[in-house]
Amino acid sequence: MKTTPKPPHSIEELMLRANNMAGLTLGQLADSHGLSTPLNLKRDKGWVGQLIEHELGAIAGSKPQQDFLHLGIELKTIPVDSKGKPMETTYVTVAPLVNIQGLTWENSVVCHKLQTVLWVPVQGERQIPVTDRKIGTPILWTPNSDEIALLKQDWEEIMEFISLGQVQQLTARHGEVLQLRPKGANSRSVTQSIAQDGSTTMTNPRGFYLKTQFTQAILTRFFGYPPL
DNA sequence: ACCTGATCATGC
DNA sequence: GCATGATCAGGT
Repeated sequence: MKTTPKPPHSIEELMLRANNMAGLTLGQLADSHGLSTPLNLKRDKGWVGQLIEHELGAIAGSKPQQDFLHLGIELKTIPVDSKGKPMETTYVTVAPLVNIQGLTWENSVVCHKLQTVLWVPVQGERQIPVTDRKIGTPILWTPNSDEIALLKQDWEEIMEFISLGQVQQLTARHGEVLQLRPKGANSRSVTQSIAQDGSTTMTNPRGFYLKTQFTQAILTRFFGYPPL
């Protein structure tokens, strides 16, 4: 059960590794890597994602690119309940708030990152000890035309608000499948943004997130039933 | 019960 | 601060 955190050379190799860890518990996987499993995720919110990244040999780093750039694939773990329903929204990327003139959906980071996503469902109910939570069957997803249309529409609407200096009026309620929410160390974090008069001002950093209804539809499209 | 805004850890 | 990985938790 030992693993080598080297980047997979092909999609087939990546999927083989992903399928081989399905059914294992987070504790088992952590043990195989000589890592200790936290009692809860309050202070380790990215632990599951990093564990899976390591197992699959994702390229480490904080670059705004796909996890497997050479394969064009982004990795996302997704917490699901006993019914296979996503328990949380899915973070995609930080939102650009300045220097966005000329930016199009096709050239956006959101579009690029969602070209192909390897979804790894993981039990997320807090009543289940982290070490006992099971990893589910992976899904290699590429948005269909309907999904792309929804994403593009939301992205363009959100970006228009931002370009018009209306980012402060945007809330998580905007968007059918893609929403904008705070994404920073805390509410005191600030970054540059466009003001209403076109000048530069400061506001809280924001990120793009996929709503649970959207990701649930993706899981249902592949399984039609719970993935665990 | 669900969702939105807030938050935690880490490496530059 | 920015970008990665996300989940927490109080209010509705």
